[in-house]
Formats: sequence, structure tokens, C-alpha cells
Amino acid sequence: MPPAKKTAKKTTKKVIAKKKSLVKKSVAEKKGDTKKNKKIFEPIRGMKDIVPRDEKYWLAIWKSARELARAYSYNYIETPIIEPTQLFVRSIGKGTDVVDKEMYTFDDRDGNKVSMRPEFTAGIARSFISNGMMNMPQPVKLWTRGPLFRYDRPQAGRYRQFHQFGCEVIGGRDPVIDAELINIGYNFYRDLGINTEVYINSIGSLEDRQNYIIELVGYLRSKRSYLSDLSKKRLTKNPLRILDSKDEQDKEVLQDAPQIIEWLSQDSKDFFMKVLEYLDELHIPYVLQPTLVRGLDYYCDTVYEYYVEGGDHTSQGALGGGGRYDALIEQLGGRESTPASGFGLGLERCVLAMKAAQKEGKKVVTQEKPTIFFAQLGEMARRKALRIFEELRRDGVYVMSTLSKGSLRAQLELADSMKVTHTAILGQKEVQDKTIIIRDMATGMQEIIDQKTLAKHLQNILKK
RNA sequence: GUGGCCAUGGUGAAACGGUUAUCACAGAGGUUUGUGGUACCUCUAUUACGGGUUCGAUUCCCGUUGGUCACCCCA
Repeated sequence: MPPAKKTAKKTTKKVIAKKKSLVKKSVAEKKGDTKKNKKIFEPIRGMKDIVPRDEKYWLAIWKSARELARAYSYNYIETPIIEPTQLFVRSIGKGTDVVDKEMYTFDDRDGNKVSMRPEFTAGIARSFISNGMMNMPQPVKLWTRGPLFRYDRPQAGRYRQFHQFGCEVIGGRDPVIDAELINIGYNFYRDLGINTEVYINSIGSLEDRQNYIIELVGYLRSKRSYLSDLSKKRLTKNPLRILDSKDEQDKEVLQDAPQIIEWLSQDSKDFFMKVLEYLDELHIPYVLQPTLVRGLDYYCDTVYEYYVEGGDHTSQGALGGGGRYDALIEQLGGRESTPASGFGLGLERCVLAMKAAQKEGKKVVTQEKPTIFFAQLGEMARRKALRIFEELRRDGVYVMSTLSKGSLRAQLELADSMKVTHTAILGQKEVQDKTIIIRDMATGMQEIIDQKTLAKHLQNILKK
């Protein structure tokens, strides 16, 4: 097997390289050259730090998610990041790329096969069953957020650890549920300054799909010679995926292919029509996309994806997506016929879209900045400042300070760079007089006030 | 997993194969220790890592790692 050879070669090379570097290191150490030994750790491939410069986007996202969940009465749920591998295999499906080649799977110390979650739904479905949520008033509406893991090749907007905001409604099959979910996702983006459109389709029940696949394969076989190599392979493995092939020639062939909508049962058709009617009612822009199928096995009936309105749809793929999964709970050992529906929205892509919208001049987020700086001078003042800061905080007055800085000059410089409107200055003299200086940063005017009135004074400033 | 492009300080850039790798911004400290937005001074990189070619490599070649783009797939 050539691949095995390759890896063997690689490892031996690596070992040699390691040995060499070790020798060099020890020599350097003896010389006392410390700089050389500084090993800089980089994040693991595909992992990314969320750093202060992006704080404003992430905080806005969490806020928007939380407020929407509250507005539509969804309850918070957080499931473990690691679950038994079988949970994902059974729900997402063998043969899907997510399970076959993108999961972080390993043996724990007891030898159990465990995997880091590649999506939320399986874990939440499991939790629904484990916690007996079938005994709560149905349907159960849940929301969650957190990191997910897929061992994909990294690219912009695609990381091995990424984050999603997800909503699930378990224990109800009604088109209005799907419409509500789609609406929440739509509003989520809109609140963040991103205009989206919803690509939507219905893939019917499992039975509908099987009938359709027979028809589709029949059609595609007749045009087999025109298909791309990849699509030829998928003809036997996963024919539905041929539908969203990006190959131009495939697309041409697909133009005359049978459409899944025509193969839906009456029940699924009616259901889908209702969903669309509700979306019309909500004025949500949607595009019927007969080729939209989605990669996870548990989906049925309604499936949808969010895209930036008028954006380039191929580059980073969808911002988020979701669908109905009526059979999953039962399949995982839950009560018979517990239909459900949900979505997951990719937040890294959301941040990307927010930045793009901002570049176009849209106001996306406003960062909350302190408006008052609290400067202190000398050890006595510093001690007093510690206490005053606490008192102010209890009164709900948030001020910014850096107690670790000594010189007033440095503190005022910082206050200036933070663009605060006022600075409170506490020095030796003020501590003794029980007063404090309030400096207006724009005019340079200073006012000496009694420490007792400080909270009120600052509150008045903040009100302006 | 496949293919293309790329890799210089915290950030953005510069340096025909040739002496101490240049500039701007950001950061830290300071210009006699109680007053900012300006000015000045000092500090902050053995050019991603490891090899090779060469008298000499940031510059050329190979490998590794990482980024990025297009696939696969997905968020």
C-alpha cells in the first residue's frame, strides 16, 4: 500500500529532524543562548483564537441569539462536547462525509470510542431522551450554542473548531414550527445587520425519497456518459448528492432531471405548501431550490439554508441551515413518533458576513466603551481607589482604571486613547481632603468635588 | 483527502545573491517623579521551521508546518 509507505517515510524523516534539532538545542543551551530555545506554540491546524479585536462581533452574536431565544420562548440546553461515536454514526449516518472522514474520534482511557460533536442535533436528541423531556409539555423548544468539531481542510470561514447557534423544536410536526424556526434564523442575521435569503426545499419522507432516488438514478443512468467522474461514483453511493454538483456539465444534465417535489406524498406536499405560506406571511425572502438536499441522513421534509442576499453563493457555502428530522428521536430509542425540527447557524461565517456588511458601510455593531476614566496617584490614593471603585460598581457606575500604572501622565494618555469624556483624578491631597477632581477631557476644565457625591456626579455625566 | 498560490517584528509593507534587514503604525519605558491629545529619546525580528546550492541566502532549490483559493464537503 503506497500510503502506508509514505507515512512511514515521513515519520522516520521527522524523527531524524527531531534528533538533529535536539542536538542543536542542547548545544545552544550550553552556550547560554536562551533566545534560540524559545519554542513558539501555534494553535493546532484549523483552530482559531477569538481575540479582543473581534469581541464586538461575538458579544453581539451571543446577545442576539439570547434575546431571540427568549422572545420565542426557547429554553437553554448545553450538551457535552464528547459523545459516544455511535450516537453520531447512527443519527448523521454512515456514508456521510461528516461521519466517515470529518469526525474527531478516539478511544478514551477505558477503550470506549468517543467523538467530539460535529453538530448539535444528535446530542440534543440524545439529551431529550436521557432526560425524559417527552414528559414535558410538547413540543419542547430548545436553543444552544457552542463549539463543534470537524476534521476538514481549513479555509476561510471553515475551521476544525467552529461555533454555532442552534434551535431545536422536538415533539411536534406542524408547518408553523418550521416557519418559526426559519424566521428566528432570519431575524438573527437581520439583527446583526446581515440581509439573507432562504434557500428552501422539501425532500419528503424516507419512502418518498427512496422512490425518487430510483427515478433519479434511472434518469441519470441514461445520461451517464455526460456526467463527471465524481457524479458517476455517487450514482451508486449517494445519488442525491449529484443534485448539487458544481460541475457545469452535470448541471446541464440535471436541468431535465425529475424533481423531488413531484415525488412527494400528498401529506409532505401539503406540509411544504403550508411552510411556504407562513413564510410569505412573515415576509421572509425565500428561493425554491429543488436541488437542495443537505448532507445529513436524518433530514426529512423541510430543508433550508441561509445565504447572504445577492452574495457569492459558492465561496463559503451557506451561513447556516436546518431542517426537519421526524424519525431521529425514535431511531435513537426515544418514544415512537417524536417529530422534530431545527437549525444550526455557523457563527464564524456570521462574523465574516458582519465584517463584509460593515465594509459596505452598514452599521453592524457598536462597541460599548467606558466613558469615564479613574486615575490615581500615589500609594495612598491607590488604596483608596480600590475601595472607591468597588463602591462605584455597586452603584452601577462603571469606570475604567489601570491601578497598576503609576504616573498620572501615563494614565491620562490612556484615558485619552480610550476617548473617555471625563477623568476622575485621586491624589494624595484629595485623599486627605476627601475630595476628588473631575476633569473634562474635551475642555480641560477641572472641578473638585466631595467624594461622597462622586457616584451621583458620575451618574449625571453618564446620562448625558 | 486532491490541486494552485503564498509565508519578513503585534499589524501593514520595503530590501538587483553582498557589509550592523529598512519604514510606518501599534506596544513598553522615559524626557527630574500631580495632568492627556503634539514633540523627542530608548527598547521590541538570528526574515515560519529544517535541510541544500553558494565564498556569501530574506532573495535560488527541496522538505516540513501553517495560511489561502478551488475541489470534496459543509457551517
